[in-house]
Amino acid sequence: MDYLKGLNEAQYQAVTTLEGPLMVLAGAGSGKTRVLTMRIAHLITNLVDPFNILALTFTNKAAKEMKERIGKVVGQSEAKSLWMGTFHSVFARILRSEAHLLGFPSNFTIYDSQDSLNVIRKVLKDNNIDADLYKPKKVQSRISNYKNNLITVKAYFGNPELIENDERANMKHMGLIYQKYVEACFKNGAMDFDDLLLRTNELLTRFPEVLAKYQDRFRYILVDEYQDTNHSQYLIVKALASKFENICVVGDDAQSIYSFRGANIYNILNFKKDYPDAVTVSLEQNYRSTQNIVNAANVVISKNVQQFKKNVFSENEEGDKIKVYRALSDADEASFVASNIWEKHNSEQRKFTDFAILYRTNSQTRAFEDALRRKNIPYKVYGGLSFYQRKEVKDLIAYLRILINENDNEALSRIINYPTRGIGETTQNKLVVFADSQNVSVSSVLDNLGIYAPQLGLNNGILTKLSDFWSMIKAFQVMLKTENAYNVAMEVAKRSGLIKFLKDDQTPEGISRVENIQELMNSMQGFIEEQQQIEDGDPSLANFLENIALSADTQTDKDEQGDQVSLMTIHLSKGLEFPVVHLVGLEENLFPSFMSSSTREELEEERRLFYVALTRAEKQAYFTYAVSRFQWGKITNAEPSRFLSEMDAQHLEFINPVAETRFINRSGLKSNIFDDEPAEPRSFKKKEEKKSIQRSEALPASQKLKPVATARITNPSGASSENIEVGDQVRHDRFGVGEVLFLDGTDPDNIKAKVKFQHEGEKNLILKFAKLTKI
DNA sequence: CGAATCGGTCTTTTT
DNA sequence: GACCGATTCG
Repeated sequence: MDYLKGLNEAQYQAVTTLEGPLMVLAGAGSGKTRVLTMRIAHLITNLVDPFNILALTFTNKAAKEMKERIGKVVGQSEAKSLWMGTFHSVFARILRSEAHLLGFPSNFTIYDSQDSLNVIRKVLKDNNIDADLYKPKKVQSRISNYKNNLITVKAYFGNPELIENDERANMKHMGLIYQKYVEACFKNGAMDFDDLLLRTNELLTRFPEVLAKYQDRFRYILVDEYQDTNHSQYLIVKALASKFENICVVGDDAQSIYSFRGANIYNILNFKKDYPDAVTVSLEQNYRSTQNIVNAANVVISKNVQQFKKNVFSENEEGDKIKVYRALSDADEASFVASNIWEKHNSEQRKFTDFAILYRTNSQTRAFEDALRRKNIPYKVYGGLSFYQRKEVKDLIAYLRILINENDNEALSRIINYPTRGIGETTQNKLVVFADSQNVSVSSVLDNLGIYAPQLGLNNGILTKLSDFWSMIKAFQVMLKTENAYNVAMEVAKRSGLIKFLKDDQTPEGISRVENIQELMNSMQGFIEEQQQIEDGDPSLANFLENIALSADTQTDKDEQGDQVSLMTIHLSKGLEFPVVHLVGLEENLFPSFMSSSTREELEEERRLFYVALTRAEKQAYFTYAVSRFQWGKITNAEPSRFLSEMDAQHLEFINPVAETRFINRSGLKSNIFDDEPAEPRSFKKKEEKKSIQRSEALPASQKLKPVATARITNPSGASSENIEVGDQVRHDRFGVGEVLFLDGTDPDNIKAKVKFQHEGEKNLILKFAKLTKI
């Protein structure tokens, strides 16, 4: 049992406590992955059949890596029958084999957020609901909220409180939209991301024999990143583990950063309540970072109210101070970072892979790409608009999806007239309306075009076009029976006219679109080869589609061999480590995000995000911020992030002196930034509220308490802040002088002002961005 | 029916 | 500045 050597006491306990509920609180850099892999290896060495182990991870990549490491200890063949993956991919697999019970086809399509957004838009249109009042994105997030809290359509209509709540939010049609959306997905034979969890819950609740089957199968359950599980995931784990209670959860409440998609930090905070006999192990020694980095991070995270007491410490060298650079603009910031990397690459012989640039939003990438390219520094951008979400790629995929699931109307409407083949909107509408009136699917109308033709009211020319199109699809389907996925996709790309259509466009964008199609073909080829190499591999088209739907990171591990600087959002960086980290864009309204500064909860999450970012660094960390930034097509001023002023000066070193004066001024000025909030008494109440809510019902976004704000604005120049009131004379950069007619809204980030300008007439402005000056 | 153009809106993070 | 939708013209 060599693998047990070199574990510290806490790690040893976590690895060897095999039976019963166990919670491992793993501070940043405390060897969490090592503990998880060794624990699983230890289970197998102790003769637990790998077949009986279920390990749920946060990304598919993490699962893959861990599986490999376990294989090295217990042998690859043993590791193979382990079930390891994300909640979504593991339960998608289970749902496929049990789909018939729920009335779904086993080849159901998985909708990504773009697909589901399209379905929502269609629902709004079909029901004549104004998309301006019901922003599709907002509708989507509300529906997601329902689903993650197990509020089905039926449950929704049975709960007056929810209905009332939506009415208060001026969204009284939410129930109808929700219902229609669910119906549409069902008709299309499709599940969205949330469905994968919701339907699993449905499966386990409605069919006790199914639950029993999987309870017996998964005798040992491990959940990584437990702090980021949502209510739906929580219930699945609870149900599966309830028979044997061999449940081990690993996580760090200080690193919970996914509440925007329903993650409920109380899952981990209340673990002891769910399992009173649970053993708790705390891993507190950080092996990753220098003392200076660990201590600096501790100072910031200690500002959060909600957390377990922990004492994360490092016995590594003390290390350098964190260097702070104040840039004049986003371009200046990027060029500083690029120069710094270049210099360290030369003077300290560091590889480019040693460096990471971490940012809050994807839109910040561009400036860094430019700067790095100018210096010929190789880099790789992770995440962002995933490759598979590009339009041309999605179009080809839509063709492939239709081959697997003909009822996928979302895919059908994407390609029925793309490339254009004379089947316009009018025709498509007639098809859909007719299919609905006959209570059959669009695909079956197309299947029986001959029979339905007289009733469709379409002329012969159109009918021929339709039947040509559909026989092409049918031919692809036939081909799929004998040929492999790659050959079929190639044929689809050619015969559909897609390639030719794209090749006609010789602009740089057009050429890159063709390249993207080629890249998709390559990745498909790679996938098939990979699947053929592993035993029980599944190189089918259906499996390929499932894989790309559930793993945004498929292309990330591809060219990992290269020596490249890594660029990614902080969210994506969780679980990774780099010798040198540049944390950039440390500005108010960017980080913390302007979307997340209105409640204490939101701010605490941003602070955890900051904590995650800093603790990625092993040796050195750089903070940068810019005083002005090109954003939304214009230049905006910015002030340093409050997180900078929350740090302890002893951990910092200011590179350019101006930064120091600015910083000190500001921290003196703004140390009371929290005192502005109508703070603490309410936080206590809130905690109580949340506890009682989480077990039973949802916490729809609108129900969150908003601070009772006065119409206070912060002038982005940082010079002054002032109150603007109705009746004030104000000046606007572009519109000139005007009078404030009225103010609307309580959320300080979202106060709208109606202003009557002398020359430009009445305008509705968001106070925060309008930069009005009182005169 | 389809291409082109204009205008308005929105941009936090992701399985 | 990117993307969607509506509108207009051929």
